Amino acid sequence: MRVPRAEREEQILTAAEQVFAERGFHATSMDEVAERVGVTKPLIYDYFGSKEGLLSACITRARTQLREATELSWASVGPDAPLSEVFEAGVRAFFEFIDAHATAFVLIRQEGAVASQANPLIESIREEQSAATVATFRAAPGLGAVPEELLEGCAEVVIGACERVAVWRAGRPGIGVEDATAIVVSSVWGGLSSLLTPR
Amino acid sequence: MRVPRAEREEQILTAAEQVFAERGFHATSMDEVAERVGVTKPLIYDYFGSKEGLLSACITRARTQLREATELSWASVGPDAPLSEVFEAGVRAFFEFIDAHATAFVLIRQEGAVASQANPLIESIREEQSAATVATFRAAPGLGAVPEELLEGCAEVVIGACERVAVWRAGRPGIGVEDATAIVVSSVWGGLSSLLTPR
DNA sequence: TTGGTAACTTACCGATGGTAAGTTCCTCGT
DNA sequence: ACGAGGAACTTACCATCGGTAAGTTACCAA
Repeated sequence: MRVPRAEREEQILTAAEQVFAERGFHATSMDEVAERVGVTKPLIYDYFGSKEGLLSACITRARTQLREATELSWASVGPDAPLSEVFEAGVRAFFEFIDAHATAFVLIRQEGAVASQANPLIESIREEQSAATVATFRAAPGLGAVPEELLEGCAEVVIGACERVAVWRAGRPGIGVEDATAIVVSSVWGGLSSLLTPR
Repeated sequence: MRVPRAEREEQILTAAEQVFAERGFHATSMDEVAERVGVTKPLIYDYFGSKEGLLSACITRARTQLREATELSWASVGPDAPLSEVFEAGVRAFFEFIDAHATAFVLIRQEGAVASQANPLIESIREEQSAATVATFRAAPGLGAVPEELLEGCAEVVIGACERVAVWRAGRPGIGVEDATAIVVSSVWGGLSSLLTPR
């Protein structure tokens, strides 16, 4: 069946996400992805250029979805809520997203394999996420003049903490979303708040 | 020239670390690694089993070196120093190690590519690092009865924060070791200390 | 000397990433 | 209505490279 490009690309990305997540990058064959979609290999190459390009596109989509989920949670908590609440809502949204999109997160963890020498696409999407977090900090009421670099560094700390706790939690079914949220928020919030609102 | 196995393995690991770091896993050919060592491919397969096995071994070595570097710094700060100092020394040692072993860190970031479905070797070495951090927390003077899970979670937060800040810093030459250390310590220490020593 | 084993090579296969050259079908301008 | 053009898609193919089988050479111990 003939299908417009945008739609076909979505189908391919969805299939590739599954195969990459369950087999890993190396063990995934382009023919298998193509077969699942009901298409042949050269079409995928026409649309995504290479195997790494396909993985890049998958990761980009996953990271974008993740960012949108957290931004949505920030919006839902209200524009002038205290920073602590906004912060907690974002962390919780992160873990909820991971629970709901396990394959996407497996993919995100593989980005080291493809971003070896500064893949610009991956790098830019990464920076988008950091920038969104920084913007949230900046929008907080009662925030003094904090240097940009410090703010960026804090955003990286939060994101890094969330990602690593998510990996750790994958092997421990006993740790729920709320537990994970509590661990990140309570370890990071104290230092963060005193940094961001110097008394 | 004929060389005993242990020595050859080290040579191969060193060469592989360089090639993996500069080309990435996919673009690295076993023949190139072999050629750099002055050996042929089947020998590498005899010693490491597969391409992924070789990467696993590289990552294992890199992570072990990293862990040893941080443990050394903990020892050098004295056995009954306050936790804050031990903590800061460990974080600083982490960033110093990354600066001195750039290729090793590029490698560590690629572990997602190979640890897709619970590579036991990688997983165990990861847990060693967490366990070492947990043990350091445990050894702190005046630490109350903190549940094990919380302690583990905190360790993951710290490690995740360090790793991500290291990646972020790679693109920003202006951020020195001390800046990075300050960012991690000040964002995490406040919350951590009040968690670990409930007043 | 010789048996055994550790270190290493030559020669090969098959899978798979990647491509060239089409073919079919829809659309749009005249 | 109809042909040009391009988008969607296929067949058939190549070349590289991960992996292996079967050997060969050097060392060492009895």
